[in-house]
Order: sequence, then C-alpha cells, then structure tokens
Amino acid sequence: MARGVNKVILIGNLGADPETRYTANGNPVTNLRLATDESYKDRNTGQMVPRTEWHRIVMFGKIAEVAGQYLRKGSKVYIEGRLQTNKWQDQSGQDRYTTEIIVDINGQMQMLDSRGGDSAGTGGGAPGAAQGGAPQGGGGYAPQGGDQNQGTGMPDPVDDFDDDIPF
Amino acid sequence: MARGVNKVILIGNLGADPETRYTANGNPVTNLRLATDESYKDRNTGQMVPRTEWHRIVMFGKIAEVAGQYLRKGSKVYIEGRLQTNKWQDQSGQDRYTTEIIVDINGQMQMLDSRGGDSAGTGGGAPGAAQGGAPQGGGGYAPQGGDQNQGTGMPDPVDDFDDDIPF
Amino acid sequence: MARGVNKVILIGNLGADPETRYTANGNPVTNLRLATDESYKDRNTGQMVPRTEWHRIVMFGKIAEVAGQYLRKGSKVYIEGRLQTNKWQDQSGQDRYTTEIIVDINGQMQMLDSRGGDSAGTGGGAPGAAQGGAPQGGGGYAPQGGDQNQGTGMPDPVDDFDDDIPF
Amino acid sequence: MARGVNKVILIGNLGADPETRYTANGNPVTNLRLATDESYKDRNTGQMVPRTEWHRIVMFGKIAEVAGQYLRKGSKVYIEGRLQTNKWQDQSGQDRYTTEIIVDINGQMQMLDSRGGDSAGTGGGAPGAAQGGAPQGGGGYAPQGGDQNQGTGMPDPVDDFDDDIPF
DNA sequence: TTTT
DNA sequence: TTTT
Repeated sequence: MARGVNKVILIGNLGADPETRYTANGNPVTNLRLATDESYKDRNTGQMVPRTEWHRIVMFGKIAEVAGQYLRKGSKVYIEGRLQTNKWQDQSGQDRYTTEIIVDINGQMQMLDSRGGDSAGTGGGAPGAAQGGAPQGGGGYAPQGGDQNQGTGMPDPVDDFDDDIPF
Repeated sequence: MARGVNKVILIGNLGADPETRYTANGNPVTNLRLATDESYKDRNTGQMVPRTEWHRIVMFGKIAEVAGQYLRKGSKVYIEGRLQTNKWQDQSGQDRYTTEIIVDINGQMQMLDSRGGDSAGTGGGAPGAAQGGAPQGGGGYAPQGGDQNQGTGMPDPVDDFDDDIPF
Repeated sequence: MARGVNKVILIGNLGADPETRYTANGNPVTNLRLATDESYKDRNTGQMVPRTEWHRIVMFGKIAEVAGQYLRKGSKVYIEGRLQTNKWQDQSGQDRYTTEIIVDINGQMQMLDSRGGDSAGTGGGAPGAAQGGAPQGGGGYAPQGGDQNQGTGMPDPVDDFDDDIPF
Repeated sequence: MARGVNKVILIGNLGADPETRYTANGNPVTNLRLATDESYKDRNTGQMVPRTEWHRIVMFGKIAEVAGQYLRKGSKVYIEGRLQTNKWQDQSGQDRYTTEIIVDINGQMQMLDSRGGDSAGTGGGAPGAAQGGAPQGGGGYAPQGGDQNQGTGMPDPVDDFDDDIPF
C-alpha cells in the first residue's frame, strides 16, 4: 500500500515515434519523448515567451502496446503516471540520475488526435492483457549518455518535430 | 477503455463516521461525507471568506473496507475518484439528480491523520487485481533502476525488470 | 487560504454550444455541458459496457470568454476546476442541489481540437494578471536554469531568476 | 497561454528542513527534498516491497515563504506543481540534467501535519488570509454563482462537526 | 446532449 | 534524507 501520492498528469505531443521493446518475459515496454508547451511572461518586455518542456515516459503492459501501435511522432496524448528517478553510473563512475514518468497499470493514457486510431486507459480495465511471444529488440532505451544535445538555445517548439529533442 | 478523463482529487475531513454496507454478493460499499475547506475573496470587503464544500463519496472494494475500519468523523483524508451523477425519482415522481465521487479499484485513498490506523491505495494492489504469474503484472511496479543499479551505463529497465532485485 | 484540496480534471466533448452571459459588472460567465466517455466491465457478460457521464461546467473570467468564442458543440476539451454544490428551492419549496465544476482563475482549460481556434490556461498566467514589478510575480514563470546555464556545478536558479535570458 | 498540461501532485514527507534563499530582487526561493512512499508486489515472494521516491521541489513567491517558515524535516505535505528539467554542465563540461517540481503561483501547497502551523494555497487567493466579511455572490471565486442560489446561508465550516451536513 |  |  502506498503511504504517499506520486502523480503526474501531462498533455503534450510526441517528439518522435515511440520505441517498444520486450522483456525476456515478453512484457512490452514503450519509451516516449513528450513535449508540453507552456509560456511565461518576460518581466522586461511583458511578452509571453513560449517554453517547451520535454519528458521521458516509460510505459508498461497493455498500455505500452497500444502506445507503440497507435502513437506517432507529433501525436497529442494525455498521460497519467508517477515520477521515478533512477540512479546510474556514467563511464567515469560518476553518479547520474534520470527522472522518468512511469505509466503502468495504475496510470492512464488517452490519445487526443482525431486521426489517431484508438485510445487505452488502464486501471483495472485491462484484464488479462495477454501477450504473445515477442520480438527482442536491441537497446534503444539508453539515451546515449545525454551529450548528444548540442542545441544552441531553447528547444524548438513542438510544432517542428524534425528538430532534435533535448536531453 | 475510457475515451475521456474523469478525475476528482480531494483532501478534506469526514463530517461523520463512514457507513459501510454490503451488497448481496458480499461486496463492501462505504459512504462518506467529506468537507473541503476553501475560501474566496469578497469583492466588496476584500476579505477572505471561508467556505466549506461538502462531497458525497462512495467507495467500493477493499478500499471501502479500509475506510470503514479506520476512518472516523473528523479524519483527514486524500481521495481520488471519478464524478458520477445518478438520476432518481422523488416521491412526487420528479426527476432528481445526485452527484457523487466514486472511489473504486481505479481510485485511491490515503489517510492523513497520524492518529489514524492505516492507509490504503488501490490500483493494482487491491484484491482481484490479478497479478500472479501474469506477464503484464510486474510492469506496474517495475523496479527498474534504483540505487543498486551499479552498471556503467544507463540503467536498462527492461533487463532489471525481469529480475527480482529490490531497489 | 484553502485548507483542503478540491480538484476536478476532465477530458470530454461538449454536448451543446457554450452559453455565455454577463454579470451586472460585465464579467463573463460561460456554461458548458461536458460528456466524458467511460466504460465498465459487466460482471455477468464480461463485456465492456460504454457509459457517458455528463458534467455541468461553469466558467468565469477570461477563460469564460475564450470558451464562449472558440468552443462549440462537439469540441473536445481539457478542463481543470473544483466541485461546487449549490442549494436551491424548486417551485414546491423543496430543497434541491446541483453540482457543478467551477473553472475560474485557479482553473485551466485546453482546447484539444486541432480545428479549434485557440487555447487558454489560467492560474496567474492569464493576461491582466497584474504581475509588473511585483516581487513575487516572476516566480511563476521562473526561468531558472536552462540551456544557458553554463555554470560548473548545479544550476543555481536563484541567480538566473533575476536574469532576463529566455530558456 | 499554455498549450499543454504539466502537472505534478505529491503527498510525502520532508527529508530535511527546507532551505530558503532570496533573489537579488528579494524574492524568496525555497528548496525541499520530499519523499513519497510507495510499494510494489515482488513477483516471486508475493510480498509488498516498500520503495521511497525522492523529489526535488523548488518553490517561489509567497508559498516559498510559508514553506520556509512552517515546514520542517519530517513534515507531511501536499504539493502541486509542474515538472521542469534543467540542463547544466558539470566540472568536466559534460551536460547534466536535473528534474525538479516547480511550485509557483500556479501551484499549491498544503501542510498535512496537525502539529504544523499553517497552510498555504496559491492561485490568486494567496495573500492576506484574513477572515471576516460576509458572503457575496458572483465574481471570480464565485460562491455558488447563479441566481438560483436561494439557500439560507453558507454551509457551516468543517470545524464544527456536530452541525448538520448539507444535503 | 457529445465524441471515436 | 522522511514518514507510519
């Protein structure tokens, strides 16, 4: 039983196609990069300045399968999950931390694109969730150490999904 | 699968002891009256005016039992559920509507009184949430990464995912 | 100050065009009927049965104006507000209660239709939300850290906080 | 205006006393370390295994002051904010990222310790928690807005649980 | 009374 | 590093 609350609610757009892999047991795991667009008021100019926040989403179970099948780069989606920060060591042995939003059977996902194919919500509603054997993917989860992010300024608005995604 | 989102989050105090009854099938149903204290600014006086909002909560399943056992008049509690408006007829045959917050296996409840006995959260942990050897299950609590993750690169949740190492 | 939490989060579709009226002071008030689609598993047939829940939304302020202008019957929308139950008397003098979701400056609204014109979020960010030289203000959009944060240690939000560099 | 949703809701305990600093402009900024306790079911033993997740909270504005004054190591608190990941460079010039929960004027904070001194919610209502004036209809914080409100008074505050509970 |  |  949880003795606390740890909840994240996001609506945003995918920065790239989802990546789905399967565990040795055949359980699907899908990784998403999600952009939420916000803005803040510049105190000097009084103008609203756009800001894009990028989130790492990791999905498990049936919801992971549905996301892998129906979501695509640019898809708008509602996500409910929980925060989790993982500790790891980089090549130099230094402690590093990565924060992700975990979407599992306790989470929820809703496609918000009319074009989109389908939607899936969990939380008791996804019984059985039978899984087949599974393609064994390669790595793909490991975000390449993070140094690939050599942008020169603000991450681009989500409108342009051809740009690099920060971190 | 839901094609929408319907979520209510409340923190408040019970106005009376909970009332638990059982269905013909022996399933517990607990009713609560919950008060949330708020305030608004009076536009004439500029003063903050307190306001109490009362909510009807209906709980099902294990969460209903826990609430019936441990909550009491005055208990402070966190509740997550969904809105539901029921239609009924009064004595004169007129249509009437009552809006309740439903807390079932998809909801959550957290006791916030130190005095209080215990807390209960659902969503996977609740009885009935088949989880045994089933493939999907573990995903929910995916112990990927964690302090013990002493690898030299990014943690690979998928691998650890099938392991049994606590975190 | 609130001593409780009273939050509602909905994603659904309008059952009819919004209705906007104005108070004696000229403040806009918009009423919406919102449908959230859900489903539950019939315990006898094991089938998922669709269910539509209808919600009464009442919006105030700028958000009411935007909703009145851009939302239409069928529009998909994200709404964040609070529950409020109003007491009134019907013709026979009987007490009646109506539960609504209030969306004011503390709430939020997001249009989720690509067709739709615009989106509006409140919570201090709305235009007119006086923020000028006031000390507190900027905190709201605190551009602490970000790409330009080229320090050699952890980012120090407080320093950047007074800067004007976007992020 | 935000075109997305980025919301975090946490209930947990402080791992240490809050640290409050002030910007050059005199704006308070408070940092918290918050632990949320969860648990997952070990698939081999079937036992629930506890898990603690740690979160970095950064507060701005009045809420930062209140937190600095009243919260202490061990305090239980409800927090609503948004996710933000900051990029910075470590001593070796490597890109690093830190994810924080920002609690500003759009966020909320509620102390959940009875011992605790006070609570503070933002979102327009903030300053001057003075009480007194009489209820007045309409307006941004519209107490049961609408002409149909023919009640005989506001419902009683939750403090007195011996009073009748409305409807 | 909506939507996919 | 918290809490029950």
